[in-house]
Amino acid sequence: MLKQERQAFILHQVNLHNQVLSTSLSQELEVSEDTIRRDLQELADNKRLIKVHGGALSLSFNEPHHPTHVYAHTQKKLIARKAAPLIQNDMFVLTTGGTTLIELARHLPPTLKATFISGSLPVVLEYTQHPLIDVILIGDKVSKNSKITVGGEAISKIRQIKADICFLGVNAIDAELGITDNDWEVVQVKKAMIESAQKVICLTIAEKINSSQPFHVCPVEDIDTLITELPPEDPRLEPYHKKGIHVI
Amino acid sequence: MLKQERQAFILHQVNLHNQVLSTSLSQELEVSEDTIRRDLQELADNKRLIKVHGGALSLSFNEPHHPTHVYAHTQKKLIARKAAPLIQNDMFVLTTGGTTLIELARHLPPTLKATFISGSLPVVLEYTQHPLIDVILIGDKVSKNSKITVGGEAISKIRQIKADICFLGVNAIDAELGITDNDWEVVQVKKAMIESAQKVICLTIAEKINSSQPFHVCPVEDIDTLITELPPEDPRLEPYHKKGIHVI
DNA sequence: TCCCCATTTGCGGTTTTTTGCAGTTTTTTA
DNA sequence: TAAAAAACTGCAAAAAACCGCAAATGGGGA
Repeated sequence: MLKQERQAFILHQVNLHNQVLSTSLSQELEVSEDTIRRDLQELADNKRLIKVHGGALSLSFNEPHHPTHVYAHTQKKLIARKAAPLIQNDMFVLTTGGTTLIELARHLPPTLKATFISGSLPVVLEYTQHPLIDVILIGDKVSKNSKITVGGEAISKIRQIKADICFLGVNAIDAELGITDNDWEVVQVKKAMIESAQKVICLTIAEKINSSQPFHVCPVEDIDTLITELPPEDPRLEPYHKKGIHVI
Repeated sequence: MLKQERQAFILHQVNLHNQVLSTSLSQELEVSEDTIRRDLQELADNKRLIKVHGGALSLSFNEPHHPTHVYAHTQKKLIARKAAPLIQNDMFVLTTGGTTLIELARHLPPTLKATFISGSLPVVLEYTQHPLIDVILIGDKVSKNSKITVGGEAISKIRQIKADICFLGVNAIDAELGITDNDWEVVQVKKAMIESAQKVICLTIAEKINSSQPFHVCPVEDIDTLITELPPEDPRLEPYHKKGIHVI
């Protein structure tokens, strides 16, 4: 791994989380803490971050508006942290759009080498920051509010793919009604993705559990794993355990 | 294997992944690391990539805040203002990537109703802000350097289109050598776009006039209109007038 | 086809950079 | 105030870069 690549990752992390720990960076990047310290020193010399005991802070650390924004996204960060280890080297991964999926892109270890396929512009843009990941963009008409490609072309392209895993960001899930959505065209794309993947991982914040939307995507039995910010033993997740879904 | 071929491959890799390692290039291309180093040195001398210890980085590796960027902005706004009136209602418009094309998206009247087709993520994202414009995204592998889709899939999709007009952002133009570019894959996409459009409009800042890059896109005769920030009577534009190109 | 010559490439030896480790010092925290 | 964690220092091994030179390659021209 190149030194610049490592430092770019550190900078990305510190700008994203407002702070980083030397210890965790050392583990994620698979280098010694000494190397991390030297990187932080160098970045601090170039005024890209502020080095402190135990790690570093972003330059905008003292600005008031950031921390609250970070707090609002902690749920999605938690989900991303749980989801990241499911992806292994050389996998082909399908992903839908949504802020949770963007968060997942940010939480992947920089050493991961895989191919990601998506129709979501913000998600794909995030993956272009990652050094080792190949990105395939599904083309078609762009849905303006979700910034995702939809339509027959997109669906037929997805059908041609045989992916190892599919990460599904959902708007509503209910143990009986299944996964539902409010955009008919997006639903068609999600259906195709589910069929093209060997395993389906569903990502959602707890707020959306036991809610429903007009258009049906799939029954909950079609998903293999459900990831939320809740601990797996939370009573709200009980129905999904019962259905044999792997809840983490 | 020829040196140019090898360097083209290296350039392709660095544009696609934002970085390359000397060791892996040496293995992939089956030449010594010394040869790779010499190639990288040569490419770095020609400002095609940034050479670092252990490999090389793409030019856009750390380019979020560029100093000359602000100045170029006003020129690009001027170009966008000239280009916008060429688009009429219900047209099908092909566009390449680049900051000039993003600027064009921002300068379109909100009452314009048209269909835009592009493989550039930033450009497409900009068009999603527009209320009446339909956007078609060309899918394929994403080049990390330019954030544009490249490859056979993208080209064959473009060939299926018959557009009214094509806006071509160019890196280098010369009255004799024609339009040239530094990314082989991007060149293939641009060629396809030119062939699929009835009219070709070339957008470029004056700085790029009478410069050239290694890969040939098309002769200047293939373009219908040339738009720069200069007044049409500027002497630098004289050769293009002579060739019968509409210069504005 | 063969030969010549400029260019390109690989290799051995040396220098530089990077990185991890051991020992020591400093900072934090309970 | 003492134990623990982190930082600093110097050093040595490994990796990469550099340098010079000889071999190989390849593209005209006879």
